[in-house]
Amino acid sequence: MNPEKTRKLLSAEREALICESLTGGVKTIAELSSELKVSEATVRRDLESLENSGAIRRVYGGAELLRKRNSEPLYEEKAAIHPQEKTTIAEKAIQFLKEGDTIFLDGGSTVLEMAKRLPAIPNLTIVTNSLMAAAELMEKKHRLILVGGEFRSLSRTLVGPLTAKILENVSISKAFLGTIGFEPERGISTTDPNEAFTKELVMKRADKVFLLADSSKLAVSSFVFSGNASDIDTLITDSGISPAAVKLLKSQNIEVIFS
Amino acid sequence: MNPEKTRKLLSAEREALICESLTGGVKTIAELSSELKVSEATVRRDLESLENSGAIRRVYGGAELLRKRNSEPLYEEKAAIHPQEKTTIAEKAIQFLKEGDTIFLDGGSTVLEMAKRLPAIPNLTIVTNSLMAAAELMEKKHRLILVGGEFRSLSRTLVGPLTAKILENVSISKAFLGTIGFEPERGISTTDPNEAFTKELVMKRADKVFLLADSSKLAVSSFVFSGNASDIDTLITDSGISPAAVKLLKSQNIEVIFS
DNA sequence: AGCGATTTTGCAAATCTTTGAAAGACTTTT
DNA sequence: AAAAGTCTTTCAAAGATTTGCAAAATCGCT
Repeated sequence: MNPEKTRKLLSAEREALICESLTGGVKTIAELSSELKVSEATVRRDLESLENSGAIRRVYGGAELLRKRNSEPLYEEKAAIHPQEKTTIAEKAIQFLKEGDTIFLDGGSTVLEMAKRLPAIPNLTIVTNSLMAAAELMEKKHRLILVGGEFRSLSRTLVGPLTAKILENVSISKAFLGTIGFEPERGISTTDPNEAFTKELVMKRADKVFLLADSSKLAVSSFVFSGNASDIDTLITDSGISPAAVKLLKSQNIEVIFS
Repeated sequence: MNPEKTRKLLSAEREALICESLTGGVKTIAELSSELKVSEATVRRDLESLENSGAIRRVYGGAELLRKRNSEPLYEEKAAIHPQEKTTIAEKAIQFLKEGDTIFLDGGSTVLEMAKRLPAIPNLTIVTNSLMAAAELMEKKHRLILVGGEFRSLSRTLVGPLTAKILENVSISKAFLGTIGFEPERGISTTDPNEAFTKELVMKRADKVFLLADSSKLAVSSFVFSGNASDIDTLITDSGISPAAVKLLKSQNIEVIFS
């Protein structure tokens, strides 16, 4: 895997190699010990350290990588996935904005495209939990409110129960949400429970909920669901969505708009 | 890697070379020592200096690069006015941090320096209203909570009554505040009433309040005052402050620490 | 330039960490 | 319930770090 024959490895290096080696699945202590050419005692100590830094989980006889279930790509990678669809969806969504609206902008790269293109609509108040969107909007002259909360680095959003403290005190006319997965039957789903909590709260508080999701998100589902499909008023998507799905959505009173 | 055969390197040059050399991953002290042709003791001292300027992390036996110079910064930084004083004040302030603390970081360039240098103290929770600080801390692995509220673009902080919603729900052991002006008689003052509101609230909620202010801030006063001087427990400043001011502060039970 | 003061550097002794091995406690399997 | 394997604890040795000190380099001042 990695020669590094020359010198002894530092514990930091060993830990990195262990994580790398664990991507192939579970490994026993004996396997790791012979891969790294250190004693089993040392492997155990490394695993203990990795475990309480949250990277892995120890199982009897070995260890497994933790953050692997339905793993969410890193922030930079995500933006690159369907850039064309994301842009056209964002442009379509902007057409729904009206003077005097108080809108909520969620995290995710599709909604971020929206923030980047936000035109100079008079008297617009923007509420967001996305630090990326906030960075885009900073220089513009709209009124900008961030909901507080716990920072989640993977999505660069503020999530969790603390977000309720502010969301409960503002009134939102239109919310624009992104998602990891969306099933017409069960609604939107995410990897993180705190993120799901905040999305659900926003859906409850907003007069009108727009979901921005390119067709690759359809029929994908992740770990935690937020509310259910009927909490969404309008889905803005691209033409890759199946006619059957459209029919199912319309039967639930969800408007489908194509970019 | 780099010849530079002619003369001895200055420590600043060595430190730059160390960082460059570390981009390839972890390095041992012995490797760095032979690369730079200096003794291991010197390498250790350089690493110590680099570590508490926040650039690298020392691991037993060597060091690794901490913040890989990744994508362009989320927020552009304004040039600081007294960078040297601010840095040393920030470094002094960091020494007050303990394992398990929940700290508040205010806006302003001095406190921002603190955020940049924040070491890997276990179990540290950071609450902040500064988007600049949040951007710095994003990549690190501390628990990070943003108070929500209205965004004030001049200071890039979240301010106003909405900040109370979250501040009232967290308990802060140590708060580190910046300010525009500070008078020993009347306390800290700012240009914006919303900003003043938030500072005042933080001072009420924190167990211990540290004010980080270089001596140019002393005896300057701005528009709105937050609380009064006695709300501050400790002032961290530079040696430019007058002995009379120190005496006045001590008479109000405010500890004065020099960077 | 010259001289003293300050800082930086390298070395070595003392201290602290990490490592591997072995004994005993605990889990899983038969 | 016994056997086999795995985990935790303990200890000594090897290696790394810190600290104190003296030599060298640098700086500041006349």
